Amino acid sequence: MNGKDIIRLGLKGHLIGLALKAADARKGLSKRELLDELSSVIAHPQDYLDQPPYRGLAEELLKAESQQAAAERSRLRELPLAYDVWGPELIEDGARRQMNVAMRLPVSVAGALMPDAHVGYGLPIGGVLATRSAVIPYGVGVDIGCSMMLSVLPVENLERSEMLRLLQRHTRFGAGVGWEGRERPDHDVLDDPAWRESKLLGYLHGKAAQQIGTSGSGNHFVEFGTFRLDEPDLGLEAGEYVAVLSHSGSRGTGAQIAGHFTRVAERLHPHLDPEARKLAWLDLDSDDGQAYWQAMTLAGRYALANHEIIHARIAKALGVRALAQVSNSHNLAWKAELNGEQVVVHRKGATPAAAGQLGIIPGSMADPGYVVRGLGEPRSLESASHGAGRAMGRKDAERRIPKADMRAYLEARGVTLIGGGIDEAPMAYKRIDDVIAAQGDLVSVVGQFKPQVVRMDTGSEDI
DNA sequence: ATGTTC
Repeated sequence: MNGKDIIRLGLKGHLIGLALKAADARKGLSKRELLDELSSVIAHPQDYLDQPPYRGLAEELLKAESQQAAAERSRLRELPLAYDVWGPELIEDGARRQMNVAMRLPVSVAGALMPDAHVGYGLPIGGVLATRSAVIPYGVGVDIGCSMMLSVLPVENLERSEMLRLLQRHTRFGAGVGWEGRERPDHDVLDDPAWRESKLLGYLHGKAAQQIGTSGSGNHFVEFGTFRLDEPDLGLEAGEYVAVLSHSGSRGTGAQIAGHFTRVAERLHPHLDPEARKLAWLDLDSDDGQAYWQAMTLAGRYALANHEIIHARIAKALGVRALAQVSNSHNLAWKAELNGEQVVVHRKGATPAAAGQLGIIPGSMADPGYVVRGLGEPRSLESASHGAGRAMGRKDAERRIPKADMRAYLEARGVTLIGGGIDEAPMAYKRIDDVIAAQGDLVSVVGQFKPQVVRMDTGSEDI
């Protein structure tokens, strides 16, 4: 009995040494008997776990088997599943490549790419992905529940200086920022029992309470502008109205949930192709999958509560109630039925657009945004773009866009800006009208919002 | 998008 005999049995690596050691302990047997016994151990290792000479080998064989099975479950398809792309001429190759990787995941069943698509972590921004009994934390993104809200207000001739004052007084921007002391608002979402149902959420409740009603940073904004309805809709007559539009998310709370569960998912898929590492998923039926789903849906409600507080503060300061309100989440996963099967639809920077469903697609700080109604297109998994989409990265924008050009762009459109930075310059975004035109089969336009006074976080480069 | 990681 030697190493070659063992290798002929199909064993590799450290298993060879373990088999030789076991064979040594059974040296009373003939070579034939020994080979038969080893073959039996290899075929049925679970039967040898309590037989001392073979125990170590049997354990290692079982471990190798389960690792191989795990690798098999993580193996990417050779080719991506087919998916539709809206406005392909508007989409950079990197976003296509990311979507192709997503469509090779063994859990993927369908997908689509929206015309505002650009590169993100894991799934591209503007990516829609349906999976079977799995949820991908980075298929939702860092800012879980990131969303839009529009309030149409019964006010006329609101002075620009008053808009400016209201935004200064009733919104808060910046990383880590919260309302202080007696200014801190309250909201039912903070009493949601889900906060007590996991250690992570219990820990995050304090941060959520501290930051509620704030706007954060990046592309988030609160703005006053005019909302134009060409036809009666939303319970309103056709006409031009004063409106408030906000883009906000789940702040630090959602970011920490996303970070935590992405790490859990990555640990659970050590064999996943490095290309798809950021697309690691959680089985929906597992404890981790259930915990993520619960935390994600809570973060979604929390994000909408942030908008509600922002809009309520402004309406209260004006002494009015909104005439109409529209809102939608564009970073979230939903359970849905696809071809008679239960699936999870991830929208990472995509507006839900079921037939008749209202949504908001903003342009940029100085370009119009649109209230839209979904057309229920199945090929887009009932989705549309979530905005114009970035045409250049933040660093690129800082290098390439002269401040004077941005100031001129704002001035030409009559937009007053509080905060903001070159990285959020309108020229760093795709043309919203091209993006809207590219999805005429996904949504119909209900009304147009034109920004007048915009507040954002201070960018890395002041303008 | 968040803010130095329960």
